Amino acid sequence: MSARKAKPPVTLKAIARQLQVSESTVSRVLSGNGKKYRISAKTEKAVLELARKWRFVPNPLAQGLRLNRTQTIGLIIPDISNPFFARVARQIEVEARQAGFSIILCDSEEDTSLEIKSLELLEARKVDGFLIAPVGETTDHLQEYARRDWPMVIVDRYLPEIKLPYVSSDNFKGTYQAVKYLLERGHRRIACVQGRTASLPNRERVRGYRQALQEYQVAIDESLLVGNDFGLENGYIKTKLLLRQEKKFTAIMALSNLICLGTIRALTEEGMEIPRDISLIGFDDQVYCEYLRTPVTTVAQNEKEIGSIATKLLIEWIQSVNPV
Amino acid sequence: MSARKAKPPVTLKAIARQLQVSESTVSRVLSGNGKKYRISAKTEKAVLELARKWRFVPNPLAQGLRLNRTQTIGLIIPDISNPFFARVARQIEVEARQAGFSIILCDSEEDTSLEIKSLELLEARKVDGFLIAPVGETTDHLQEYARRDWPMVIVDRYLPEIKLPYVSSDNFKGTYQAVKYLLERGHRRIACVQGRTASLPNRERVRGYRQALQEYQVAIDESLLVGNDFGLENGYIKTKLLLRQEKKFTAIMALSNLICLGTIRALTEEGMEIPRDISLIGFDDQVYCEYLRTPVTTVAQNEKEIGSIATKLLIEWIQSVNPV
DNA sequence: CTATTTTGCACAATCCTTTGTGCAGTGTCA
DNA sequence: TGACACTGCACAAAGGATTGTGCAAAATAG
Repeated sequence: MSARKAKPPVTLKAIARQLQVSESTVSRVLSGNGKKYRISAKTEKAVLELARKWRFVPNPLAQGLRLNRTQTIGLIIPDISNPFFARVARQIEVEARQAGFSIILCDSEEDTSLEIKSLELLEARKVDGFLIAPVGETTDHLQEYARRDWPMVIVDRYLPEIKLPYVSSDNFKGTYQAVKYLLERGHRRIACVQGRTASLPNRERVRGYRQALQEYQVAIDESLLVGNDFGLENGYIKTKLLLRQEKKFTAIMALSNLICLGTIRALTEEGMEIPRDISLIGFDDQVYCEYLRTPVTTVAQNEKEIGSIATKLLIEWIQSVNPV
Repeated sequence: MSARKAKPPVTLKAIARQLQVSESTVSRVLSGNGKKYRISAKTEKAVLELARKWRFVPNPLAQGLRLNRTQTIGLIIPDISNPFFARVARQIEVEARQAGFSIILCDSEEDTSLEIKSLELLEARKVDGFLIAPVGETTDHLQEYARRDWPMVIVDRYLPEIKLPYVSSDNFKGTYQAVKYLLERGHRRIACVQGRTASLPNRERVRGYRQALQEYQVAIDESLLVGNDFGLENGYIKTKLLLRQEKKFTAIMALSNLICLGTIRALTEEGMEIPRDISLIGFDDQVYCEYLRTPVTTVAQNEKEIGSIATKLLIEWIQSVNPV
């Protein structure tokens, strides 16, 4: 069938046989331990040359089996088609590749049970560690892996009860500055549509919102702080409800990119124009913002940096546990 | 260090020892070949129960080594942060997972040399097959893999000289209908900013453009057919140049989502409003379109379907080469 | 010229699973 | 009772790389 079966694979054994030496010798030379094991310069040269000529690449399955290390990272993302996560994922892939690691991608589809299955799958596949942006409904499964000392770094969303390294942008500062910007422009009644209330990023963003208002001596009207999900639906529905209540407001702070889109949709449907009738600030940097009907202001998150830092942290951890 | 090292792993051997049977017996039972090898019901039951109790999961490294099959697919994408590819990738992951395959993700960064490196890396990692959206500059490396009978399915971009299965939306029909739509609304001078001219999707899209114009007896002005890249830059620059030349036009057909964004930027900078001053139709479905300052019409590509079909094709191929 | 050290490498076990072969023990039939 | 079949499983090799140990031969010392 496949031509791959036809010609015998280039293995240590093949090289050893050809050169009339043992596999161990070949292995030691190729892993750079030639001198350490007193392989003669002549043998070393021969091995190196033949390996090059035959384009020898060690079989990672065999290596993994033997070394209990696969140079593989499991990446679990709630939705890779979310531009924010896609950009984070890209940087993770680039960074990991440069360090000699590959990425196995799992999309948890914003579903905790799939997140758990992904963890199990990746564990079974012997990944060296996890990068995960948790769905965030429950955390028992993450705690469990943390307890078992798996190298794992949390990205973006976080739940404070877990003791794991965590990388995201400065959520507090983001909303803090955004709301301050609105206040400076005279807004005093600023609504806020938030994401999953239990998540740390959301909590931090809300904290920034409160802090800014406080500094401007604006009493916080809890009826203007609504929402409980990072999705578009939440932004849409909560904005509709906000508009239907008696309390008035002149600006909206949307705590995610999707919420922001939902809010825009709702405002548009209600015939309100941004920023003529109302001001809107979103969260998460996106290419598209500048092309929006209204140039919506957005709090930038640096996905590249998030991805890069998270990956470096994880790889350092992996390598400290199981040195090369 | 790691707690994982502490407790011994659950292996066939461990189960065999506990039950005082041989590893082969355990293996046969667990792979469902109990009867075939005349394992007694009693033994079978005992094995099954202990495996369940101990949550035995076979080591995929050992399996891969033995079976020469890893249940892994290599996915190579020019830019995972491009929403179109991100959505395709998501569906691929979902579909592959359901068939028991995992995805190793490689981002070629729109760079052919990285694409080649990714192929080599994935081959070394013993993936069972490739899903690739090629950069498309050169194709020798792809030809090479095709020649070696690697299961490989091309997604989105394609170069006709390679004989490989190819999945994308109906590019011809997409622009054909879009341009017809413009013609029906009275446009006669329709510019077109195309993507990489060598790629099949682009050729098909251009063919649709020409066909529609022909059917309306509109002579094709080649100076209105510009561009050579799918990126934003190309859309931006070529639109600027179009606006600076003497030939006038009333509509632009942008042959990718990024080109479309670049075009919008250029038009905006030149103070032109869509659709007051000019009409614009883009390519690729995106959530954001409806939120754009101008509701730009877009030719939809069904990423879910593309991802799904490509994955199914590949897995069928893999399984026909190396049946389970 | 013998005793000791050093050189240069081979052997074999190990990681874990799969699978072809083979061998005791029990049962069947003539 | 002896030939034969069948039952139920064990043994061992294979797949590829790594690594501790050990053993000859060569080099050096005395």
